[in-house]
Order: sequence, then C-alpha cells, then structure tokens
Amino acid sequence: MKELIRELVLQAVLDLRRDGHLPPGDEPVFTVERTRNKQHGDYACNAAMLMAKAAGRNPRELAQQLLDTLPQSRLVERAEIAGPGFINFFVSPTCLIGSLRRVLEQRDRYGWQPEESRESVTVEFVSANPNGPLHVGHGRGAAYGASLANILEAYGHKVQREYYVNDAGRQMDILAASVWLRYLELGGVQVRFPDNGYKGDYVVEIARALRAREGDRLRHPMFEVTDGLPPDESQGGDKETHVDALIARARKLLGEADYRIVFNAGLDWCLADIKQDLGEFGVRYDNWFSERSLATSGAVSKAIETLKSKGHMEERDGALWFKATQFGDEKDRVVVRENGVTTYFASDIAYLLNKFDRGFERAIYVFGADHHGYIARLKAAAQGLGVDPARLEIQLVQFAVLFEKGEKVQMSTRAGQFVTLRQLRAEVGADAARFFYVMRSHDQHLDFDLDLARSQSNDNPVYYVQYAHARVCALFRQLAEKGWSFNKAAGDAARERLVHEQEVALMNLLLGWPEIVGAAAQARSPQIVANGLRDLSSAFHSYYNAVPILVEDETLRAARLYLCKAVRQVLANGLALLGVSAPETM
RNA sequence: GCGUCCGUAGCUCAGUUGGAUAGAGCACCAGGCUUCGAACCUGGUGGUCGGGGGUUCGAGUCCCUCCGGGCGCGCCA
Repeated sequence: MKELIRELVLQAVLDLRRDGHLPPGDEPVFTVERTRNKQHGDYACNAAMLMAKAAGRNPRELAQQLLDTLPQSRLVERAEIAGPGFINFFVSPTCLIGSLRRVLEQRDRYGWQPEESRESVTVEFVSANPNGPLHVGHGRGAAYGASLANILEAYGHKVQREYYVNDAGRQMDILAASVWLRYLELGGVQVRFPDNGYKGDYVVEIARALRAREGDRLRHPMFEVTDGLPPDESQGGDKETHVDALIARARKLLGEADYRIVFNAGLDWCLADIKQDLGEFGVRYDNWFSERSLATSGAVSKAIETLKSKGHMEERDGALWFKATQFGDEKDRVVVRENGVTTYFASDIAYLLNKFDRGFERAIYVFGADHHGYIARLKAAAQGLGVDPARLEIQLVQFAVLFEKGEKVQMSTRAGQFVTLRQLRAEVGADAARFFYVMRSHDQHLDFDLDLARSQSNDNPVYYVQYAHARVCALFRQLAEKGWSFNKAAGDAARERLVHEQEVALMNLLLGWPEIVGAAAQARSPQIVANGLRDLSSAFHSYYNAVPILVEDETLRAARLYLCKAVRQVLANGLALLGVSAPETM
C-alpha cells in the first residue's frame, strides 16, 4: 500500500514537471509513512514540504497542486492537505477488505515479499568457541540471528545461516589440557588443576567418556606431567605461561595422535552439545564452518598471498603485518607471528574471502558487543582483498545482563559458574526466551530478570501475543460446540459488514503487516516484528472485548470470523519469524 | 587517554530513513466476567526525551560540546 501511494505521488510530480508547473530534476526524494494519529488518515506524504524550497513555492500550495494532479485509485478513499503541507491519505474500505482476502489466500506466505533484485546473504551468528556450554549471552545472539535470518528470507533474500566453529586455537588447547587433567584424576593420578583451566563439571563428563573409550592408555604419572612447569598464578607465577607449558607438556607426553584424540574429545562433545542446545532453541544452521579447515585447505595461505600480492603486507620485527591503517584501522595487525604461527585474524581474513568467493553479495556478521573493535579491521581486510566493505555488515548484539533478586549475576565461563542457555530454557521455556531476547533493540542492553522469567508471570509479553492466537482458536472451537460451522466463501462475500472501529483498526494492521516485515528486514531489527505482534494482539483483544463474534446473524458472524482467521494467520506468521510457537490452547 | 554504543514516565523499554499533541507494559487509582477464554478490556495519575548550543518549515531522531554509563583498545582467542 505504501508503495502504491508512493507511485501515485511520483506520478503527480512527473505530470507537474511535464506541464512545466515544477522545474525538472532528479528522482524526487520523499517519504510515505503510516500516520500515528488517526485524524491524519492512514498514510502521510511529505513530498510538498521537501520540494517546496527547490520549486520556490509555498508547501501547502504545492501540496494542493499535487492533490489536483494525483491519479485516482479505488484503493484510496480520499486525500487531503494538513499541517505544514502533508498530504494525508485515507485508504478505502475496498482496500482494507482486500487485505483480508490476501491474508487468507497467501496464508503462511502473507508478509513474504520475494523480489528478484534481493541480495543473497550469509548470516553468521553465535559462533561461540566450542569449549563449553552456551550461556545466556550467546542465547541473545542466537535469538537475534535466527530471527533476523528468517525475516530477511521473508523479505525475499536468499539466506545462508552459518556458524563459524573455532576448532583451532589456544582456547581449545586449554580445553584439551583441562580434559586430560580430569581424565588423569579419574585414573587416580592427582595433578594440580591450573588456574586458567576450564573448571566446569562438563569437563569431568568429557574426561569420563574419554576414559570409557580409551581406558588408562593415556595415563602418565604425576611427576612427568608437572615436573619443571613454571609456577601458576596462585603459586606466584603467570597463569598464561603456566597453562601454555602444560599444553606443551601434554602434547609431548601424549604424542600428536593421542593429543588429537583428547583434543577432539573436548571439541566433539562441546560442539554436539551446542548443536543440540540450539536445535532445541529452534535455531537451525545451513552450514557449520570449521576454522581449522581454512588452514588445512590452504585458504589461509591463499588469503595471505592475495594481500601480499596487492602490497598490503609488511615484515616487521620478524612478524608479518597487514597494513590495516591504510584502510582506516587504528593500527596494523599481525597475521603471522614471529614464531611462524598464524593469528586468529589470519583465519578471519581467509574466512571473509571464502564467504565472498562462494558468491554471496552480502555477509552479515552478528557479534557480541565486546567484538566491536573488530569492525574496523574486518572492513580493512575486505578493502585489502579488493572487496567493497559495504558488502560486509556487522551487527552488534549488546549484552544481556542477568538480574536475580535485584542483583547482577556475575558470570565466568572458566570458573564454571554461569547460567547456561539450557538452564534458561528449562526455567522459562524456549518461547518466552526467544521473544524476550528480541523484544528490545539488539543494540540496547538487556536486563534479564531471572526471578520474573522463572515465575512465568504474564508480565512476559509473549503470553499476550500467544493468548491472542489461542483466543481465535478458542472461537472456532466454540463455534463447533454450538453446532455452527465457518463458511469461508460466505465470510469473504460479507466482508463489507466489517465496519466497527476495532474492525477497521484490525484490517489496517493486517494491511500494514508486509511493511512491518520489510521495515524489520531493512533495519535488521526483529524487534519491529515483535512490536508489530504486540500491536496486532492488543487490537484484537480490544476487538474481542468490544464486539461479539459468534452472533446469531449468520453472514455477520461469517464476516467477523473471516477477520479473526486472518488475524490468527498473521499472528502465526509473525511468531514463526521469531521462532516462537503459536499455541491453540494455553 | 583514544575509539565505539547508549542516556526517553517511579521501573523495564518503544518511537518506522527528521514529521503533526512523545507512546506501551509494570507499578499506582477507578471500573468491567449468570453472556464467544479476565493470561483480557475501559478510563485516570505520571515527561525540562541527561544539560547546553547549532542545522531547518519542523529535532527524542542529524552536528558540536559537556555530564553520566556499557564495551573495546595484545605477535589472546
């Protein structure tokens, strides 16, 4: 509808130009928006105000001229000038009623807007290191990324959902060492556990499974493990040095093949755990991309060579640097360390190149807010590789801070004391968690009140929306109990009987639903969909309380049920975008 | 210190690429179920949009500055 009005106004502008009433110019810029105030009609256009200056004319006078030139449309009841020069449009009953038919014809595709011109896009989200269970912070990234991907798809993009698995790197080695130490403990070898090790119970579980498979084959006596290690932090030394030495010791004692077995025991367990966790959270991926594969496939060296050949690399202090400052980053970045090992950033560059090599027109990264320092260097890397940095988009998701009894809950993965996503789901359910996470703007901090969430109180707006859906379902059950049935054709034929204020309001919201999806997609904001659902639910609850649906008048009843059915459909569609169920009873 | 995100009602937050009289939930006050599900609805109280400048027909929204907060600034991942 918004598009239609835009076309009408554009046509009027072009006509005025053709007849010399307006000076020629480029594609005119103006907006068509939904009004906030009903007295201002349904849509408002600001074209006259924006063009008045260039035309050297009074805005209201210009608006009048536009109005006189405006092509007729049976979907527009009337248009009028208001305020400083707005043109307000009132949509016709025909238009409103038409939206009902579209909803019920397109069903679960209503709101979808496939267009050839939409980009293909890869959305990478969560990508937590597989060294432990996901916690509630990852949950927000998961809910946001999954919903965003759904919305982009509905808007017509071709979407690939991707998880970057950090299956290489030091953190994973620390996990491997932690697993091995727990394994030794289970075998009766008492070894001091490092300050920097992973202390969660799941590590013991992994060790137990490892021991069940491998027996005591990987056991070494205590002195071999600990002799000559530099002191740990609590022993007056440095925890990083200590744990690195421990990793080196493990590698040496076990040998590369057996070390890999221990390493993979940790990796495989954690990855399986994450996959299951996200699956139960309604989050699905098209691709789990292995960081290690970038090294083994030669992608990392290929990326480095590419940057070298373009003259963006430099050797300094024995290391290889990417000259990121020439692309606006605040400092140059090391890609290959003095010891010959590539950095994490080297993998990032290779992965970035890989994404665009696979043909995506746009790559969206969903990062935690603590990664915002990466934006500049990734954009720099893109430029260095010859990729337009505008095709790379980074969405930051702010932290979710847990509150319990009014106090902040402190979290630390290493210490093993944190609230996991799995615990959260168990306490509030996946639906509430998914909705709660995306209710607020993703670039806004989220206060997550655990007590409130645990209590399953109806303060949680997800119930409000789901209840509206269940209420419509209840209406149709009630209908059957009364021995009546719903005749869709009769409802369709009687649509003009829908004249109540609340009915018009509901039809207006249904009409505007595709615009909600479009706005959410363009702003990368699932929260717009969540708010749209609340608005629609609110309008329905008001309607339900004000107007009886199951009336004796058969055609009127059919018309109202026709509307209710459309409302239910849109509620279900919106909930699906957010990965929330649409229950028939509650 | 530099960079970055943010500051809207007592609390938690919306506010659609600058639009008309700044909204919702919770809380508080007053009402509504012998009638389709009260997990709901109707009405009311509550604001110098952190402060101050600027841009223009028009600013919660854009620019500058100050105040207050989150996060980031390793040859870590």
